[in-house]
Amino acid sequence: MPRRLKYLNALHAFEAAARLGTFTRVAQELGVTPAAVGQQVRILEGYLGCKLFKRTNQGLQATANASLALADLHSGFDRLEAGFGRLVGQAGDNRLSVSVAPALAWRWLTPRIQRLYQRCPNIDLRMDASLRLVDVAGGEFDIAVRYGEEEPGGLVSPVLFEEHQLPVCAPGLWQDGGCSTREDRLLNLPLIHVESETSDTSVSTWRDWAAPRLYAEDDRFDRGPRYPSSAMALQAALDGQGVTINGLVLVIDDLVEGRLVAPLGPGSAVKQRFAYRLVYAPLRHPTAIRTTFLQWVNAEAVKTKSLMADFLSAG
Amino acid sequence: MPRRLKYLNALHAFEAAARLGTFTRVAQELGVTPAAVGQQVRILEGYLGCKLFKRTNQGLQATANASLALADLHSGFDRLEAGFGRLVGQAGDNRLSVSVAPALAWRWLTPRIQRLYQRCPNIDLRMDASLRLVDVAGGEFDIAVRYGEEEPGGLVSPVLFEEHQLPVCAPGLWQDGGCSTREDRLLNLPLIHVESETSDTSVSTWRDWAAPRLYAEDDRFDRGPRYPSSAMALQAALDGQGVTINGLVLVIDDLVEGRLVAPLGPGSAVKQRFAYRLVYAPLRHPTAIRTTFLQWVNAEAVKTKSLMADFLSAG
DNA sequence: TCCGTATTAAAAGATTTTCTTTATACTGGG
DNA sequence: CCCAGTATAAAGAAAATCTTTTAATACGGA
Repeated sequence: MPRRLKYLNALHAFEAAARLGTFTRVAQELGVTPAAVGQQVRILEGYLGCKLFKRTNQGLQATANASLALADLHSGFDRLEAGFGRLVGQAGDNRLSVSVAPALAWRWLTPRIQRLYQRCPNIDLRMDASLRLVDVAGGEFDIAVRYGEEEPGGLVSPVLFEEHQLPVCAPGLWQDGGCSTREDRLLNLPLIHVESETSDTSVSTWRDWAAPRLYAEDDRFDRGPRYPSSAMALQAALDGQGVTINGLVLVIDDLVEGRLVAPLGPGSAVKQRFAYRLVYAPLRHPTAIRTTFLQWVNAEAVKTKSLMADFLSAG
Repeated sequence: MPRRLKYLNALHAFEAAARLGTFTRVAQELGVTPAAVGQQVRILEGYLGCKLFKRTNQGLQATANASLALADLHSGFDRLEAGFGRLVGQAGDNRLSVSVAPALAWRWLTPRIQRLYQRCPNIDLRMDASLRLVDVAGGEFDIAVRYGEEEPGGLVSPVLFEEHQLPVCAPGLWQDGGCSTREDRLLNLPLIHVESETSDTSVSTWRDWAAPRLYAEDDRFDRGPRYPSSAMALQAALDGQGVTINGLVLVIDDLVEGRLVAPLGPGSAVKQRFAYRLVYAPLRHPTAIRTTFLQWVNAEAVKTKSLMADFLSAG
């Protein structure tokens, strides 16, 4: 019995639309525009000669006829996904080289990487966490996560996170200081500075942070310990040695879980011109492992962005 | 859990290739060229980074990795086919108008139409079995089955059957006639003639048939009953009234099942310039019911063509 | 009530994918 | 040994798909 299955993509769009309720959500899931989804569904409707959805401006309602087919379609695509996953999971070449800014690797990627291994157990990840600017365009690395501006030269570099810098310290350090202002109390704590040997303009100094503020000229900004990297400064802050200016991405988990506090609140976060970007070459035929990694890292980023947005808006 | 399923068509090609064993057979099933199938599979292999088949020049053997995914893929596509069939089966507008040459409708289509209804129970088939040349291009009918030449004017008209004309009669009429030649015995039987009022050049006369033969001038070719259509002539032959020249398509089932015999054997079949053709407009977006009908009629034709080829080659 | 936001619809054009065409190479069987 | 059947490759052609833009409609809140 020959099988002749046309309109596979239209069928997929239809199935997703029935599941998600609006073309817009389907479009997000499929990574296309809502118009494209609508077209696919309408093609299918034209082929069948009948409507599949009752359209409201609030969403979609599958017609009775359509509903009868949905169970099969749902489970069919589920099976397909399982089979596809199995195929991907046992693929031969699962090597992927990724270069990540050290601080992000340590504070953000490492705590999450386990979920990637769960999702893709046989991934052969070659991670490089150094400041070295690896050559992605030349193929030295498949993917880089860099803190900077848009990448030139045939690479794409979508923003993974916007970054904000703000003062943070261990909760034990920030006791109720009576009637003095919060700014004054801050300046009386040890301020942890980052002084990298290479003049790294992407790291904020205390004075950078204070520049737009009235008390920027206070001498006390120069006091406190020096560390050669923001990662070490952050570790020092976690150990209660003082207050550090650090990236919100790097500290958001600590803030949420109470290992750090932001003495001056969310209002003290200064949005940076630079951002964390994924950098990679746009291939016509990306490999499965690359796609899996990019999807995973984006999915994780969505969660973190949500946490950061909550922090910035509420406190 | 968002589902993101790419390469659906490549996956389908892979599944079919594992099922059928060669790209060539997949290509037949999918209605494309073998090269296209190979490309799809290679795209998938490139994405996964590993081979899916061990290629031999005798066919394909799925690799161990690939085999693990096949069960899910098979059942997944089966489900999809079921769901799709359910969708088609309950589609709203299942009207299809088909115009068929009367003789073919009576002798070939009618005995088979039941299988179409089994396959597509709610088809709303409007069949017209008349000699009238309906207007397919203008949309009066969706599909026509005509005996003739290629259709001009924006329509496609693929050949459904080549046609051969040959003398046939009831088996009881053709007794062993001793030592006289078969041609002589034939001419001593009643010859059934077709004389349509409209001068229909597509119907062979006895003299047309005999033209390339030595005995074409025999006076006995004019003897025998006259009928206004080949369908009636055929009915008369079935009733044992005499020998008729008729189309092989129209009598092949009777020959196979012994209701008719071909006195002069398969060598007496004369290939006709005209052929039975499906005539329809090539639409970008054909409807499900139209596609179903065309697939069904082609599938039935394949069987009949096989019978006719057997008859013509062997006897 | 009116406006802002969410939805679907439709058409045109661009892009990307897919398919065909054509030619080549390999392998087993007659 | 050659033939029939298979896969491969690269190019261009064809077709499907997606985006963009514009419009229309309905809902909820101010």
